[in-house]
Amino acid sequence: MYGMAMDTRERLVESTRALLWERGYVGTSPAAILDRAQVGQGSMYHYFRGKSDLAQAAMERTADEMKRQIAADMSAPGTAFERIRSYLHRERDVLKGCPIGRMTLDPEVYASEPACEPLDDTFQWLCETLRGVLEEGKRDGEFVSSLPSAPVATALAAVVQGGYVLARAAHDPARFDEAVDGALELLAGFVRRSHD
Amino acid sequence: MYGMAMDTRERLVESTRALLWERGYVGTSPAAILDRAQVGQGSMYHYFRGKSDLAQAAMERTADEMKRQIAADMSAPGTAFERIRSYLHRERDVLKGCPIGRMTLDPEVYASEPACEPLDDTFQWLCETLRGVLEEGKRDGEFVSSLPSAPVATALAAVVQGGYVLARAAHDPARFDEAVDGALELLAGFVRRSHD
DNA sequence: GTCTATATCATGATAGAC
DNA sequence: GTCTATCATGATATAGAC
Repeated sequence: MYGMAMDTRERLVESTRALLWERGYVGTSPAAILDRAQVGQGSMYHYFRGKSDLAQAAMERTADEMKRQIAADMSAPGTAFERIRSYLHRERDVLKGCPIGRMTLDPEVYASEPACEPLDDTFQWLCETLRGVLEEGKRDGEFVSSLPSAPVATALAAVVQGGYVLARAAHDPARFDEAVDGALELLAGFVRRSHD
Repeated sequence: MYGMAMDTRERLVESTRALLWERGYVGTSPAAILDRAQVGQGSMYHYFRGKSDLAQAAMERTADEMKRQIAADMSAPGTAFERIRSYLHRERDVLKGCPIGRMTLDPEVYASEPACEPLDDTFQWLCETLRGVLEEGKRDGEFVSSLPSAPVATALAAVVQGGYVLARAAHDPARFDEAVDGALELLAGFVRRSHD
């Protein structure tokens, strides 16, 4: 499989993923997709019903890939706190923003039930995963038992999404890191002084 | 002034503000602006040089209004923690998202130096304001002195922006409230047990 | 399967009448 | 100042050749 040249359909999906990330749905034209994929117009309408159908396939793949990435970050060895830090501080192309999060702001995506499904699913899954790690930490005596894992998990997911926004406003990835550091400092307040 | 009918220029700016909020810059056409403002095409090009010039005026006004709103939230009576909660839990049209934050994701806005200026300015100002309130709380003995106010201020600003994203993904404003509650619970860990 | 017309409509801006 | 043509361009989809 590896090293195999991408076939036409594949190039269309990858081209669309890149453009949706950069420009969103309303900002991406079929012509730009075809140009980037080096594919003629006919091919797109052969494999897909149109722009929205192609975008759906692209978003579903992006959602799947993001879940894989998060799972990898969070299943690294180490304490619960370290695993969460590992996710929050993973190397990112911060100024490009989140390929999933940015789609939620697109008016046409927001209005489409099937288009929102992978986005909602990804964030539900992320929050649930973070909550699981926090719960593990509580069970292992790493975090104090009063840590409210569900809202804190949601807050952590929000800090990542909001960190992208602050960084883009300033054209400075350091704003993302600062937000994440602030969240980790707050979370560190719930780490037990001494494990038994 | 009050009760005065909006003049043409004013209607154009307000119409643009509403549409930028709903659809972003690339998703908003001059025709839609004119239609909503009930204004003819000629008027727009009389008062403004074009779409981008009008959008600039609209974003600057939105930024100004947001800063006024935040200042009002955060200068309410009460402890530092209460003032921060008052900002975070202010009544919002959560599913519409943040009119400033959403613009940062727009590719054309992001690429334009003057367009980004009011966005960057607003978030800088917000983080600085939050940091000031946290510092006050430390000075008054409300927060423990180890609270790192700058990164925590950035994290709080990020939670708000990210809360909008999570809420829109789920079409459920409760996700915003959950994120904000998580952040407040974390912050509460830094409130001194007993003030002197 | 992939390509090149082609059709239709929207976009963003201009010109010129009133 | 405001309006209604008008224009060049691009967006989205279809048709039909190869």
